[in-house]
Order: sequence, then C-alpha cells, then structure tokens
Amino acid sequence: MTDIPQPRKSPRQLRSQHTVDTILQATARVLATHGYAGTNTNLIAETAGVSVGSLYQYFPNKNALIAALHQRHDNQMLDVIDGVLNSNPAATLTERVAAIVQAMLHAHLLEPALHRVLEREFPLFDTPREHSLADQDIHRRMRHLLELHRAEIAQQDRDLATYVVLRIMESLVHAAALEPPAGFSTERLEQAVVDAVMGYLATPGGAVPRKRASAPKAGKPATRRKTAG
Amino acid sequence: MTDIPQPRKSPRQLRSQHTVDTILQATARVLATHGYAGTNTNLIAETAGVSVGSLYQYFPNKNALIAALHQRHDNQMLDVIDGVLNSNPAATLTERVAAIVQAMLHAHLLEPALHRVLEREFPLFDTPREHSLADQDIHRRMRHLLELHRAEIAQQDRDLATYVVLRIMESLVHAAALEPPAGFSTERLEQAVVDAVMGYLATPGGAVPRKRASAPKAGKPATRRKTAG
Amino acid sequence: MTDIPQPRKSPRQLRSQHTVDTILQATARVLATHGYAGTNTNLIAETAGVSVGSLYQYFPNKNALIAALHQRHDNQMLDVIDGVLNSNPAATLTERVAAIVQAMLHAHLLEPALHRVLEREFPLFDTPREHSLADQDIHRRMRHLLELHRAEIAQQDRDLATYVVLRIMESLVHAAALEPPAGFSTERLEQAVVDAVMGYLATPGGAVPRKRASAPKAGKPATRRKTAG
Amino acid sequence: MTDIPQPRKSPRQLRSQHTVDTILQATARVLATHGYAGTNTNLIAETAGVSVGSLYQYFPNKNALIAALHQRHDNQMLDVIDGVLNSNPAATLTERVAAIVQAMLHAHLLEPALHRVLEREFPLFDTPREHSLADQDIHRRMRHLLELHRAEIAQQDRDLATYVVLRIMESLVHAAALEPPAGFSTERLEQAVVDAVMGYLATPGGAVPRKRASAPKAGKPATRRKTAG
DNA sequence: TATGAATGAGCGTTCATTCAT
DNA sequence: GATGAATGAACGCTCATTCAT
Repeated sequence: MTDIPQPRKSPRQLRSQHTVDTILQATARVLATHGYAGTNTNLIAETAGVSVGSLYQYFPNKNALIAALHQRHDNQMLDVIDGVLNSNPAATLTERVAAIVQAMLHAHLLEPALHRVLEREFPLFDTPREHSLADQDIHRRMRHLLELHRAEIAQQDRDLATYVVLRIMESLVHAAALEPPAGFSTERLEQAVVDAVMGYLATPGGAVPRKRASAPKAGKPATRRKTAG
Repeated sequence: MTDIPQPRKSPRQLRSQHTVDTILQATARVLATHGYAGTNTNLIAETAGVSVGSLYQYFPNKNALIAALHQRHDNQMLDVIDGVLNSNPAATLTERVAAIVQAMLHAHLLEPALHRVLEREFPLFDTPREHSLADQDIHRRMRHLLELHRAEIAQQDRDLATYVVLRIMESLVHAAALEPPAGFSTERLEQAVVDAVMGYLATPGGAVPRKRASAPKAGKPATRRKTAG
Repeated sequence: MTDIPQPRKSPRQLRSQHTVDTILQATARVLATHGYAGTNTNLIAETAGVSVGSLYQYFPNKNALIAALHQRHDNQMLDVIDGVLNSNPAATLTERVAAIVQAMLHAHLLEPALHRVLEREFPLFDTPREHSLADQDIHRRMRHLLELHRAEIAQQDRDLATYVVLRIMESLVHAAALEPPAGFSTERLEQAVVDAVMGYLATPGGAVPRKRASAPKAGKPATRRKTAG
Repeated sequence: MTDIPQPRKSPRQLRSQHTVDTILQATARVLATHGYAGTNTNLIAETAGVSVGSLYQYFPNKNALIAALHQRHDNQMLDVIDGVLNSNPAATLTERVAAIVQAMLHAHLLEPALHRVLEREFPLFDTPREHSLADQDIHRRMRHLLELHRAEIAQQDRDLATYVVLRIMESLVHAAALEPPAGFSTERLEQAVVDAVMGYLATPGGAVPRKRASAPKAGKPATRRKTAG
C-alpha cells in the first residue's frame, strides 16, 4: 500500500526497454480481459512471455505496474491536449474543447475494458491523489488553454475553472466511453460533454445567494450574458 | 464476481437486525481506516464484535457487504433529493440544485474516507452499471425535477440532461469532498458544482459543427440564446 | 472420528419417534440429492422441518445420523434374508439365493443415489468394521441358510463361505444397482450375482496347488464333481 | 466435485518431479494415518516438507491428490495382471487367477491403511465410474485372459464375465487384506477369492428360472455340466 | 541477467455444535 | 422441549515475492 511505484531501474538498454513495454502491454491486456480480481503477476508475466523474475526486475511490485499504466494514460491525455493546442491557431475555445473531448473519447474507446479497470484501481489511493507529473502537466496545459481563450470565458477564477473542467471532462468521457447509457449515440454523448464544459465556462458563477436568500421571484433561468462580443 | 449481494436471510428478530447493523457499521469503519486492500471479513467481524459465522449468516460474501454500503449511500442520496423536492415549492431550479449539491457535499463530508473507498470499489462492476433500485429512483427524481423546471432549461433532451447532471454532480461533489484541491474553500467548490450543473442546463447544446465542417470564422464563443422569456 | 454414534436418548414418546424418523428421512434425502460433501446438519434439519437444536437432541453428532442410516439399511437387508428364509420351505438354495439377490437389488434400486453415498461413507471406518448387531444377525442368518442347504454346497468351511457369499452379494449387488456397466440389463446382472454365489458354493475349494506346483498338464478346466447326488 | 484432476503442470525439471513424488508419498502417508477426514492439504504439504503453494503448483485441488493415488493404484494392478499374462505361457486359468489374486493381495497388504481409505474415497464418484485409462486397460487385459482360456470357462458372455470377475476380485481382495475376518489365515482367504472367481467362471449361468416358474421339485443343486470335453 | 520452482502468510468461507431465550 | 442465532476452529486455496540455479 505504501510502495514506491517507480520502475526499479530505468532501462537503459534497448532490450530492457522492449521488455518493459511488453510487460506493460501484457498488464493492460490481462487487466482488460480478466479484470482486477483476475489479474496477478504470474499471469502477466506469462502473457508477456517473460518470467516472473524478469517482471520483478523492472517493477518493484504489482502496484507499480498499475501505476505505470496510469502514467501511460495520463501521458496520452497530455498528448491529446498538446495536439489540440498546437494545431489550428484560429480555432475557437468551443472547437478546441470539442477536439479534446473527441480525442479523449477516442482514446478510451480503444480499450474500454482496460480503462474501466484503471478508473477504479488506483494503487496509491491512500495518498490523496498525488498528482503525477503528467497530471500536473495536464492541469498546466488546460490552464494555458483557458488563459488563451479568457475572452470567451465567464468564470473568473481560471485555476478553479481548470480543475472543474478537467473533472467534468474526465467523468463524462468515462461515462460516455465506458458505461454509455442505453439510448444515446456516442456522438450525442460527446456533444453533451462539450455542452457541459462550455456551459460551465459560460456561467459567470457565484450568482446564487447562499442559504436564506429571500426566495427569488420566479422560474426565470439563470440569466446569462454572452461571454464575448 | 457474479454474486448476488442479497442478505442471506432477512433478519426477523430484533437481535438479528442489530447484528446486521453492527456488521455494516464495522464494514464502513474498517473500509475507511484500512482501505479496500486491508479489509477482510475476519477483521470486520472482529471489529463488529461478532463472529465471522454471524457475518456470513447475513451476507453471502465480502462483496455483499460493500454492495450493502453502496445501497445505503444510494438511499441517502435519494433522500437528499426527495427532501429538496418536497420542500419550498416556490424555489427556482438553481436554488434546488444548490440545495441538493450542498446536502450531497455534507453527506460525503461526514465519512470522507469511507466514500473515498466506496467510490473506487464497486463490487458489481462487471454488470454494466446495473443501476440499483435506488439508483433508478434517483434518476427518476432528478428527471422529475428537470421536468418541473423545464422552462428554465435549454437542453432539449431531458433524459440525457438528467444523466449528465447526475454525473456532473457525482464527480464534482466527490472531488470537492474527497480530494479537494488546495487553495479553494468548500464553499467555492460547492458553488462550482452548481455552476457546472446550471451552466450545462442553460446551454442549448449541439451547436458545434462536427468534423470537417467548413472551419468557423473566428473565436466566437458558443452562441447561446436565452433559454426562456 | 471417535464418536459414539448412538441416539442420544431413546425416544419413548411417539412424537419423539416421529421426529427421529423425519430427521432420518431428511438425512437420506439430503445425502441422496446433495452427496456427502453437500450434506450438513443445518441443511438436514431444515429439510426435516426441524431446528438444528432438535436434531442434536436425538443425535449426538453428524456421524450418528449416517450410522443410523447404515443401521436402517442393515436391518432392511436382514429383513430381506428373513423373508426368504421364512417362505417356501421347499425351495432350493439357488432359488433362495436368487430371491435374496433380487430383493437386495430391488432395495438398492429404490434409492440408488443414497446407497451410492452410504457405500462410501462409513463414519466409523477407523474401527475395523465393527459389525453392527444387524450385521452380525445377517451373518447368522446366512450361515443358517447355508447350513440348511449344506447338501448342495461343496465348500467345506461354512463360516468362511458365509463371509465370502455376503461379500460377493454386497459388491455385485452394489455394482449392478449403483453403477451398472453399460450394455447389460438389470436382469442379466442379477443373474450374474446368483451365478457368482452359486458358482463359488459349488466349488470344492482349495484345489489349487500353491506355488511351485509341477505345471499342470494342459488347459483342462478345474474339474468338478456334482456337489450332490 | 467436478474438478479436473489433472496435474496443473507436468513437471519438466528433475526437481519438480521429485517434489511431485514427495507430495504423493506424503498424501498416502497422511491418508493412511489420519483418515480422509483428518487429511488436509496443509498437513500433506507439511508432511512432504514442502509448502502448500508447491502442492498446488502440481495438483489443482485436494481431490486431484487422491485421484492420483487411485491412478497409481490402478497402474499397480495393471502391472500385476500384465506380469501374470506375460509369464509362464503354459499355465492354466486357475493358476493365473491364483497368481493375480496373490499379487493383488500382496500389493494391498503393503499399505492396508492407505487402501482402506482409498477404497472409500473416490473423489470422482459423481462421474459414473468414469473408468480411468488404467481401469479400462485392466478390463481389456482381463478380458484377453478370459479369451485365451475360453475353453476353460462356462460363462458365455465374456464381457460380462470380465466385469464380474474384476468386481469379485476387488471386493474379496479388499476384504481379505483390509478387514480380514477373525479366524482365517490370509492363505485361506486368498484361496477363497480364487474359488469364487473360478466357481463363477465354471458356472454356465442363467440356469435359474425367473420368478413364478413352476416350482422346481427339490433341493437339487444348480446343475452343471463339465465346461469342456 | 533470466528463469521458474518454491514459499507461506493470509484470506474467504463453511459447518458442526452450543446455549440463551 | 424446541428454537435458531451465534460461535470460531479449521480448511482449501491464492498469489505477491524471493532466490537458487
């Protein structure tokens, strides 16, 4: 539980790097096909065509394998955001958010079973979501994106907004990709994620009087101004 | 994995009912303090001051204990929504959403460690999110709420909206209560959840041209009409 | 393992006797339908419509139940033999053996599953087949039968013969009733048991020179005289 | 109950083979000394001087251990018959049967306690006596033996005769070796087994009128013709 | 370095038996 | 007597990890 999930040794040789990759692939496959409960290091090693001993040469323990997979996933997400940031400089925020959501969804749809497991099994869950480096990078990139489009955003606190947007994206993309509710196409769900993100950003925020407010007049929806000229 | 998490026998005598409660309390405590990996039935029984045999008299297996805890939690959430629905008939949607969010947050803050574990460990996760009865009720209630306030909502598909709103609430409330980002007060996080929900509902949706549409001109934000009047 | 399998108290009252019978019936049924591994006292009690406590009022432990069932079976066999002995005074040995075999077979065919289990599970197997009273009675009756027909028997030692005949009957009747080889009708198997018993009895016995005998001439079958004029 | 009792992996290395042997020896010893009820995998492993893990590396479950012991025993019996078949071509059927009986008895007398347990505990007893390969071989060999000596046999159906002979041998050898009745020497019991087998084979069979035949006149023994010229 | 046989603590679960009611 | 909730020792089995080869 309190293990350091770092690769035991950084593979300097090519062969080692290849072995590490193979093991990780095997871990993903076993996790996806057998679920967490059915996953064990011996099976992973066997699937990878490697001996258990070798596995432990590169990963100090089972948790490290899962942590590495999380790492990998975080990096993929990071790449997704980076890709969007670095292309089409003229795009609107909505377009960019849509592009990110679409790419995320796509990534999750490649191995839904694996992601279903990864979503639940976070080996170091004692430590309060000790953000991985990639995780911090993701935050930074997203914050940068919001900064770029600050004119299109009603939310004032961009740091908080970054956090909220990432949470919304994560949960809704997971929902859409991994446990899609019956009756809705992936396209509509995808659109819903974008709606949720953009809707939040378009909201000034903090407008609701907390507790004990004299009951507002009527059913008028939250008033909203266009966020940009 | 494919177990039926139904109590083995419904306790008829008072003594039995008490035993069941005690066991569930103990499960929550052990889960919260030891995490899922550190939780085992013998420890639960010991903590409950009960023999393992008694535990298995009422719960067919370990998973059933967790499932029961989920059930309990779902029912709490259901009560929260019901409570809001049944009070203050003149309230706006925003106020009601705010009330629900606040109550949810409050509920999660009572036993954050337990909820942290419950969030990840869903013993029946093979079954494609086979919504518990309470879960379905929650959906129904929320849909009813949106129906009541349909005039304040821009999203057309109220079924989809219900799903999205519940997902957003769940993920952001969890985030706010169980792994709050440093630097933000609970109040602000709470407000952010409301913003996200209301922002989404206020968005007409579907406005984004999908793939390969003639690239939009410029950085115009997602257009948005006032949802009502 | 070293338990005394005697009923804890002899049921003097009618109600008690009935309870005991019910429990024994239930034991038989559970044993037959669930096999030994699937049989447990709680299930037996439930099947009998009686509480476990009551069960233990009449049987000191699980083994006692099985022992009682064996007892019951032994008594049935005893009755079978008695019945044959007490009828048709003019019958030949062959006819009587045939009648016994037939009755035994019939008895086993009523509850083959039960007998299959009973055959294997003899609770006191440590004690070297401590013959039950009924068992001893059976031996006595069979010896008496052979005595009556001594003129038709070639085997000299009637005590040994009794033992052998009972063993043959038991094993072949079990085989015929409980695991009949494919391709043979019950009738033929039944006949085979009679053949085996009568064949043995018709053999003078001890005719084979032990080890180192000067090799006999040829393939002549074991010569045999008619056993009786 | 419905387990496949195949070794989990066939040990390729010498060390492995040795481990397997040791485990089987230990199983036999524990079974013989503690009985089936007193036998458990941890004890077996301990007795073998091996860890439970190792035991389960080669045997999928407890039953597989017993099944392997049965296998071993079946093979021994097979060897016994083969040995007799391949020696002394001039021997009569009686001599050969005597030799087989003697060898079987001898084999059982080496580890009577073990065989006592094995006789009762046949882990695969659900499967309708799915004869092991060795078991089938035994049948084939015995049938071949009867074929060779068909001139010395009165029973017409040699397939049925094979079955009956094997059952008789098995039950009487067990009786003689494992629970010898007081008062008889092993030699006499051995002779009795031979008598039973040869007596059965010398009987034409089927001579008994079935049910309700006009009652035969008197105590004439089962008539019997000489089986061969 | 790689292998894979071996380890053994530990877990989920059962069930014969007891005893307060 | 009868009940059935409670007990808890014990067992089958797993699997992360080690280490001799």
